[in-house]
Amino acid sequence: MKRYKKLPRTFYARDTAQVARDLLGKQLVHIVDGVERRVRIVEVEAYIGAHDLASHSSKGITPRTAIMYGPPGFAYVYLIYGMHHCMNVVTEQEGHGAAVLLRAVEPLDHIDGNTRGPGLLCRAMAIDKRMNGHDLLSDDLFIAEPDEPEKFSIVASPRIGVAYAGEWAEMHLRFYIEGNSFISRK
DNA sequence: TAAAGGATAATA
DNA sequence: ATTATCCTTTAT
Repeated sequence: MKRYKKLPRTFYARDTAQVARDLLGKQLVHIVDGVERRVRIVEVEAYIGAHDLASHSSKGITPRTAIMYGPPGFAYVYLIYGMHHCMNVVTEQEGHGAAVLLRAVEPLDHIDGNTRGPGLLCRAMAIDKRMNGHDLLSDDLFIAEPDEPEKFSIVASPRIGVAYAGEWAEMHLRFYIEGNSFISRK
């Protein structure tokens, strides 16, 4: 198996928007049955915390959102619209209720199908709600530094699918790699 | 552009 | 127990 430079817990325990930006270009790895699925993160969204109306955590702590209120560096996976999974990464200190949603990735290894969209990337990565609460410092699902540092520009825009969130829908908390052809929308 | 689909959380 | 809602995708 390849040697990875996993991101430390301290990486996630920072300002959510900052973590979101820093996640771009990183590699998400999911190893299942010896198959090493690997992708490059190209598009993310930040969900700042309980005061962010677009975030699930704005409803307070529920059985579902409890993961978001837990310690950073864990996966928050949920089912949306009854048929698709979305994966988030918990950020900030325990109790804050913030996370970064992975919206699109670029296939690197052992990936079939489309990865441009939260539901599609989870399908391609074989991630479902059984991965909810999974530690991203584990050996089968984690995020690592790329082999070589890359240079790219980051674009910020409003988040997708959160029109119900009032003024929070307008905030530029979606980030993606400029010019990358694997982002979910323009 | 609208339907699908299932879990979740609020209401009762 | 019932209902409204949802960080989307796919097919018409």
